[in-house]
Amino acid sequence: MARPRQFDEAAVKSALRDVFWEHGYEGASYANIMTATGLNKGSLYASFGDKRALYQHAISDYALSHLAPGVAMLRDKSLTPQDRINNLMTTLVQAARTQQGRWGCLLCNAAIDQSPFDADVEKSVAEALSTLRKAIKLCVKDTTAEDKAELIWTAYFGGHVMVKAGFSKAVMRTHRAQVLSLFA
Amino acid sequence: MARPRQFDEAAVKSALRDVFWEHGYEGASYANIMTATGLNKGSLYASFGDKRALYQHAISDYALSHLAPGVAMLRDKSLTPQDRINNLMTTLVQAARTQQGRWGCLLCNAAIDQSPFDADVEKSVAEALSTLRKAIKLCVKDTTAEDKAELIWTAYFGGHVMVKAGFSKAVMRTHRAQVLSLFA
DNA sequence: ACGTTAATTGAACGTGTGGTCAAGAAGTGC
DNA sequence: GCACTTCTTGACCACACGTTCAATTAACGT
Repeated sequence: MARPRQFDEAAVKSALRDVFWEHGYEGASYANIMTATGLNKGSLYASFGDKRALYQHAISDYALSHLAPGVAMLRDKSLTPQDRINNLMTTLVQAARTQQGRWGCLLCNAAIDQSPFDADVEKSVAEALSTLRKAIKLCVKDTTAEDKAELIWTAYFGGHVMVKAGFSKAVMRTHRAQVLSLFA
Repeated sequence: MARPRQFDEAAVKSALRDVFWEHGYEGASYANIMTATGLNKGSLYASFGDKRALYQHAISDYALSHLAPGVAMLRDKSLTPQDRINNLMTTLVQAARTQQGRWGCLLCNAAIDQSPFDADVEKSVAEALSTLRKAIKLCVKDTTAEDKAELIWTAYFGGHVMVKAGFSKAVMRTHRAQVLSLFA
């Protein structure tokens, strides 16, 4: 070992995640990426690989930093299933019409602008989406919404589309209420 | 009036719609656009304006060619409300794992990759999405799903996300069944 | 038939893109 | 202190991008 890295790998990865999250794959230029990470191209290539590889890192980081906590919450037995789904849908209400909220969900964004064109992205995204699907399924098990897991699943991501489209918190509140009414 | 246009405007617009639908705004290059329309840059600029204008034309054409028929179907009183929603969700089943199906829904794609960056796109997309929302609302009026219009709305677009992500027809059939179970 | 007017062409432009590389900087181990 | 190894820097590359425009082509009105 000789000269050690001068950057915090975790910090760089989360910066990568944020740039791609905000701008999308094609929308994020190396100018953006360099500013966000504080590294220049050479270091990025040496440490992580090409742009597609950076994007993959962004997706994995998102899975750890944002998806995993959500999944854990959905499995939190100290909350009722209804409360857990309420929490999930509340994130949409909170996201509506806010700056970062309109970044949407990186998985959803990646599914739409890269899944059909990049097999690796397609695989990572499909796995992550499946993880959430299973978590919801487990959450609603033995409730009145037991047979509506996939519906809640798509409603959540459809909600993200609406947030991106710019719909209001009021709309997302209505949406949340309707999802929760499945437990009635 | 002197030399008339040598192309069919409607055909060019639907070609435009298809290119952007398949590749997204940034993913569609002028090379793609020229091949698809059969026109070269000069004519495109003279007839329609810059790339953003082309994209707007694509969105309007989609609204006419794809959204409007869907909305009409949702208002078709010769079908039961349940059958109409069934038709809507069946389009997702049919789209799954097919080439064009994975283009997804242009409105959904536009919402995700352009709405936050282009106010004109944001407006057109939001209007189109609102139109579908209203159509669904009207459709389910006086049924047991009366208070679940927004849920069906987001479930539909969330379904498109899943189709883009590459999920199977079987998954989309399950999803459809769950949506239809709202009428039980 | 001819002049006018508009549509079409394709080459050219500047810019920004993702990607590369040789030189320099900065630690490590002896 | 010195040699070695790794990381970092920033200039550089070829190319593709969206856009423009002068020249050419072709239909219309008279």
